[in-house]
Amino acid sequence: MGLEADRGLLSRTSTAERVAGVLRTRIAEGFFRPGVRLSEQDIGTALGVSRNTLREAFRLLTHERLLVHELNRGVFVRVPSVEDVRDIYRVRKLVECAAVREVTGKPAEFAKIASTVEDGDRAAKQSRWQELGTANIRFHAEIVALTGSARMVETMQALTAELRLVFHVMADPRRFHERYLPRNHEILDVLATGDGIRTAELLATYLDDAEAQLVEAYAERT
Amino acid sequence: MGLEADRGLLSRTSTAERVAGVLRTRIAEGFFRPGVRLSEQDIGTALGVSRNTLREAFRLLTHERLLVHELNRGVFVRVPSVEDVRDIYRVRKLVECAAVREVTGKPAEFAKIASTVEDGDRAAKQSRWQELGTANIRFHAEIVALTGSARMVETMQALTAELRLVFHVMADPRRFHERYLPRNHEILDVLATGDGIRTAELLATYLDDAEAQLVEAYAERT
DNA sequence: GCATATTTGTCCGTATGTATA
DNA sequence: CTATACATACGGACAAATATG
Repeated sequence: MGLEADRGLLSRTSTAERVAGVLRTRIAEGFFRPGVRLSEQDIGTALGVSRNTLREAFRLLTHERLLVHELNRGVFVRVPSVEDVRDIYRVRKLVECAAVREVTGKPAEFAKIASTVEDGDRAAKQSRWQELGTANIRFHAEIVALTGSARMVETMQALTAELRLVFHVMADPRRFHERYLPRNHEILDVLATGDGIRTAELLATYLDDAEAQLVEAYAERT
Repeated sequence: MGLEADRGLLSRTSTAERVAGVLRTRIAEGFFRPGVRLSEQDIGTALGVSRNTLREAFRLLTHERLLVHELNRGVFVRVPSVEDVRDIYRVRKLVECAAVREVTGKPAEFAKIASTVEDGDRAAKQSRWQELGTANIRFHAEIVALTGSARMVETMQALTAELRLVFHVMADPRRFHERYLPRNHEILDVLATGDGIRTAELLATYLDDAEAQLVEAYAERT
């Protein structure tokens, strides 16, 4: 449902890819929560696609680590483990810190990041916590974009989608995102001075703190 | 062909995954060269699997960038562009340099890397250039493993598979790999002293040189 | 432990759309 | 422009595995 609209002749993507897109957003926004099974039958009829097509979509999302495929049991929305959280932050720290360390002063890029930080401010002021979360995520995505590598950006996008699963396991976006707002400002300021080394240090402790907070919250939950 | 053997009841992976594995190695070893089209019909009958299953395998490999999927035209073995080569090396430089920079002295890891370098020496002495190439690739994989991140290792593995496509576009493994042997030794030596910064610098110029050589060879070929 | 119902895994036939000779 | 070949997508079928009572 909501697929037929895109069904026009101008659609250049395959149905499987479109189905994957729908499921991806459903998962990202927490409609399909971590751990639930995605029935081929149910979703197939709900979206009006055949089982074969749906399975192709499942494969795509499985490869993105959003679903897990248990043989002869079906696909489930992934439930990231604590070790997954640690691994995700290991990657983030390595990539994001390296990205800012060798930064070459590109004013246009900085302006874009600055506006993202401001978006976060505005969202926080209006108590729109969901929005604050996405602004925060975009902040980090733009840091990755400083590398100038399309592959790096894509890889980290997938990692972020995974991270969203972690957030959904424990919810409460305010508690998690609000405290990082002032630090976003600080990092951006130092970055703008061109001191990559110092920025990298700030980012490292930032990410260490975030990881510790998530790991702790995770331990409580289970 | 070669699939029936694994067809037993004890196989815990799906057929699609096994098919993907077969195709992956076929592509890696250059049996399917960059640019050729992979017919659903032909390969399906050759491997004795249905088109549905084969399409699932294609999706997997497309997501790994080994195949490109042109809508209603079929799948082709990817032909990486020069820009792809640049992007691949941007990622390698960022990740590998970061990996060695913060290295904590783990003797066991160093020993493993050392033996890989020696494997390369031996292969070169015996003029086994293909082997030299894989030893070289493993050398870098082990550097990435120093990060301790499963995701990072997996991501870089996929990147290496892509890089193999680049090699197949222009072949001649000797010319490309031989010259880096002494530098592998040098890097390993400095790494063992614990000087991560200096190792990172060496690796950076190493990778810059390799990239330049590939880009140049690419320009000639087309 | 067993029998049954459900769901997945795999394959096939076919209608439609798209690209190309 | 027509014809051919092929990919796309659907629906149905059956075996195999799993879950449920």
